Amino acid sequence: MPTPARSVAEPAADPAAPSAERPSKHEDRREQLAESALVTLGTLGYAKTSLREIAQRSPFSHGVVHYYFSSKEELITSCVRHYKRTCVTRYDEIVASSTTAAELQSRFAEKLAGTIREEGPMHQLWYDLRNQSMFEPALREVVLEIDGQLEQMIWRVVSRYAELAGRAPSVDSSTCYGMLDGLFAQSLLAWATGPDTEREHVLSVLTARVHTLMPSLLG
Amino acid sequence: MPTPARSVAEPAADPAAPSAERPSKHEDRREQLAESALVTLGTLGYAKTSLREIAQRSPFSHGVVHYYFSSKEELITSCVRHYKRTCVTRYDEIVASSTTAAELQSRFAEKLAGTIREEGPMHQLWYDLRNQSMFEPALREVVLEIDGQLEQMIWRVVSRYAELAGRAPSVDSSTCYGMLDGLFAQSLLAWATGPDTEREHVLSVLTARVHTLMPSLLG
DNA sequence: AGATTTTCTTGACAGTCGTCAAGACGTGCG
DNA sequence: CGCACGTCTTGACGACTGTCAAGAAAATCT
Repeated sequence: MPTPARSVAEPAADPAAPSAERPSKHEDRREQLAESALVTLGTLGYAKTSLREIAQRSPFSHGVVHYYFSSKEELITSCVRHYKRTCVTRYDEIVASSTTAAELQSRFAEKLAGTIREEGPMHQLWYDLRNQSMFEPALREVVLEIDGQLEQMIWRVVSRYAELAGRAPSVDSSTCYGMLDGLFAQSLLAWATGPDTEREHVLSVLTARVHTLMPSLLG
Repeated sequence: MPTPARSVAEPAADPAAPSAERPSKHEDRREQLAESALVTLGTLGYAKTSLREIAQRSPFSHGVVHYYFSSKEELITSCVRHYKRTCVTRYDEIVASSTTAAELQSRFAEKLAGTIREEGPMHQLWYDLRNQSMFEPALREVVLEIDGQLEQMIWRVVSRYAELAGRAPSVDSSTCYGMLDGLFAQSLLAWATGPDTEREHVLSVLTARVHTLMPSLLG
């Protein structure tokens, strides 16, 4: 019998590598397809992304998707987890190596803007999926999980910022995340829908706003 | 010749009412369909809403849509403008009739939560469409227009709030909107995806957060 | 009343979607 | 080599989409 798509994603019994050699071919291909899917989703949006489009932007044909994934739903959630792995620690290096509150604030604000510049479509996808989860229960679990991790990521920044400033945060983790995320999403929208000539300006405005907001997060 | 769908929406030359009688039948039906479309869109989301679904939740059959609207795109943008008309002045009565800063703050925070409770799906739709505008240029114009009006609506609240407090706002209009919108969207997400038993709690948390945020908007 | 126009339904079209089955290609084992 | 297995392509299916045309039904006018 052939080896149909696997359900979850653990390196357990892999049909291609009985000797547990390396990142088994299977897992490799899965990630390759997930990568291709991420790019397509980020460009076209969740609503207009078909499996054929995803495959067309990969070295494979449309049928192969169902060889590695049991359904579109599994591919999408696999993608999102793949994306998560690379993104929820984005500011940890800054948190770890900054030595003053001012430095942390500066580098954080700068990186926040930079991540829009360099990974805009990926963030568009994230907000798209987060919204879709309000209509599609299948997405809720993975979305809420990542949302929680993003909140923790922001909280690591803010609490370290407070520590370096010798003060205590004046608002809780969730509120911090809500406000910063609001400003971020607002800038992303302007960045994505505005003219190219305005893009850098939008980012510098975001940086400035983060600079004015952060001090007010301390008690 | 039959009278095919009209393009924009002005009470100009209406084929059904040559004598300019009342909200011409044409306009009535258009609004009726727009209303049905809004409900469907709010329930199913933009991605999964078809013209047949919209018609099925109205007293008409699917073919009638193209009699009143030239395309799906025109129906959608018509809907959104219809929605806008009823929503961008939502807090104006509170702004006009509150006599102290504390009263304005309380009533605003309460209404903010109440509008999720009473029109949750409609807000879900708004965030959905706003996100789609990042992928679909056809939505950008109407989305940016409404977004600007929402910002102004919030600014009317905040600047009146400052005035009543005898102080000046410490942040600009756009930043206010970004932060409050972030908190609002966060609560909406929790409200929409969480269990029914948590809904009221989510709303009271939002109210509390608005109460802590607003004073910090004053200089 | 009949004639005419407006309104609405029905059914079809070309296209796309997720899914799956049948088989071709390639590689490594016995 | 031949055979078996993992991999991938091709082509098809039923369902669904936006769009439109033809005509039935209803309203209006003369």
